[in-house]
Amino acid sequence: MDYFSKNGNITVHEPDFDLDNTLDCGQAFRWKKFSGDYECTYIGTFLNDSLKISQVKKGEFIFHDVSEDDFKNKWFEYFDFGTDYSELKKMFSEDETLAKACQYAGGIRLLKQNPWECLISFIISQNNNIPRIKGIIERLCGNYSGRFPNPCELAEETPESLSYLRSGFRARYICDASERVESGEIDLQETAVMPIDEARKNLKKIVGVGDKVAECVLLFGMYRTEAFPKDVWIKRVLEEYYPNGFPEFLKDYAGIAQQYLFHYMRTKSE
DNA sequence: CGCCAGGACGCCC
DNA sequence: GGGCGTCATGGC
Repeated sequence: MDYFSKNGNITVHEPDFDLDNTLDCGQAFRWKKFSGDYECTYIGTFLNDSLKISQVKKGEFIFHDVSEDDFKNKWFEYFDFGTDYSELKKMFSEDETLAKACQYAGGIRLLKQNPWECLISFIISQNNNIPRIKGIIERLCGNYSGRFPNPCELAEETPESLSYLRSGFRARYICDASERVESGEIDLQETAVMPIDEARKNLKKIVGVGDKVAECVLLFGMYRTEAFPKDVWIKRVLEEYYPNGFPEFLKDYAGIAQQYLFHYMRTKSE
């Protein structure tokens, strides 16, 4: 990966990166796609900074109106540019099915997102589809001038006051999570670095957080690459291609491998 | 219209 | 411990 700053923008060259693959593969729900002068452009927000990013062509990107400091201190981490995905994919490709998934969607990167936002987002995700998840989160953030509400703000809400989200039975789960985080009963920063089984147990104290949501929070919000969420798509892959279990040699990065498989299975026939 | 979705929970055995 | 009905909502 290399980059340079010019006219207030950052230009990035990174062959193992694709905006559609990374920003529309079900790990983040607040990136919006625009068409325009480039192959594609996305606008999104991480913490309090919004970003407009364009894919000029395969492997070349423009981070609009971003200083070199902001790029180094923030977006470099967020997009996990410190990790060599060609090495990861080389390892994944020793497995036949994963080799196909990497071939199909080799531009996926695991985003280093915010644990709190991931917790609420993946609570909303349960038994839900991606377009509707995006809609609920958009209505939520729309109620806070476009930013994601913090635990203090959400802890004041009730399932009834959240009815504008139209999140159904998940509203009370959002409230339970908010109360436990706001009260300090669950410290997400501490949870992020716990031994993983302890972290799982801790997250699952929240009503509405089971195995799947806990794994998603660990993987997408805490960069625990060994976490392995099993949704309906992954369960199909496991049944069909891994009847003897998922390869042991991948376990430290099973979550990232899982993301390639998820995107592959979900979109290959479209 | 019916089936499904990045599931969890309560109840049953 | 595993199996099953239920829970809102709306995309397709």
